Amino acid sequence: MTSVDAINEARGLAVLLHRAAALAREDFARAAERFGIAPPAARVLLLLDDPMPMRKIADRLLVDASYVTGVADQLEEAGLATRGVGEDRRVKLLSATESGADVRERLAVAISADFTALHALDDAERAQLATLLERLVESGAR
Amino acid sequence: MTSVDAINEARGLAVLLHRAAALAREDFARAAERFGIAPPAARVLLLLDDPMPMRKIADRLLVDASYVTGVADQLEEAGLATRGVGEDRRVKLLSATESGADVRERLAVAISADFTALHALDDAERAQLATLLERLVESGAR
DNA sequence: TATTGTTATACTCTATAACTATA
DNA sequence: TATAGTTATAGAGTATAACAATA
Repeated sequence: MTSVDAINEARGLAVLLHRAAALAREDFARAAERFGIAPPAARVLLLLDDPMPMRKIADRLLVDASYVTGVADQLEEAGLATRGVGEDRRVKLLSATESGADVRERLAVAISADFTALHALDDAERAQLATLLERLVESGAR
Repeated sequence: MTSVDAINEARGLAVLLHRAAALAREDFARAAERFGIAPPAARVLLLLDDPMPMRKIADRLLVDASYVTGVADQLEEAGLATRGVGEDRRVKLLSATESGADVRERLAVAISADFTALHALDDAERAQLATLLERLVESGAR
């Protein structure tokens, strides 16, 4: 492979990765919109199988803690989550309300139904894709 | 596969896709920064092997035309590109300057050198990944 | 009338810095 | 002193709407 080929392959893979991720984002946003919530709020809500400290939410989503504050506000305003206090009184636990838990479950179903990758590839291919992406992500995290 | 499994697989693939794309974006941004240009400007510059109408740039990058105006301004201010007029006098052709062409080539090399995916996977795996992503993207574009 | 490009504006996502309360 | 969360603010990336020039 000449260096020009390597450059073109890198460019091609980067573009494909970007497009595939954009499609997944669009699928996600469309599903979230059907429940009247913004994508970031949907991402947080999907984490709330159990009450979770704000700090942990930030770590899980790889975002800054200050950002989670605003998203949690939205979820509270929408009546989908509430903040409680932990034994360590600095910690706030965000939990899904009854209605939030309901939306969370229906949202999860809607997303997997809409998710293009699940329809375009068969079982073996999806597994292969997952394996390759894992390698990429792990190597990127060093 | 139960529906719960399907949901979890979709979630897992979406997360992986997002993480892999984020890594590629970071690689790209880091390389662009070394040349003192913002990622969107770098994306446009990489297109300018030949003079290209603003309209076509927008179509290629899947962004709005109004957005390209601002990016082209940045490239002009940096002395990396210039606007010319086509035979159709509505059309403006953006072309790389001499210095722009130089940066474009070195940027392409830097990106492929930095691109994590090229190091984490071997030839066959990269080809496989490209194939799978193409299927995804095509099916998403309907 | 349709198309190219531009301007002004606004929105979404996200981070940084400074701060409060608690440990 | 260190950690959890919040506030205020700012910046990047991108779109929408209205518009001028040209076709």
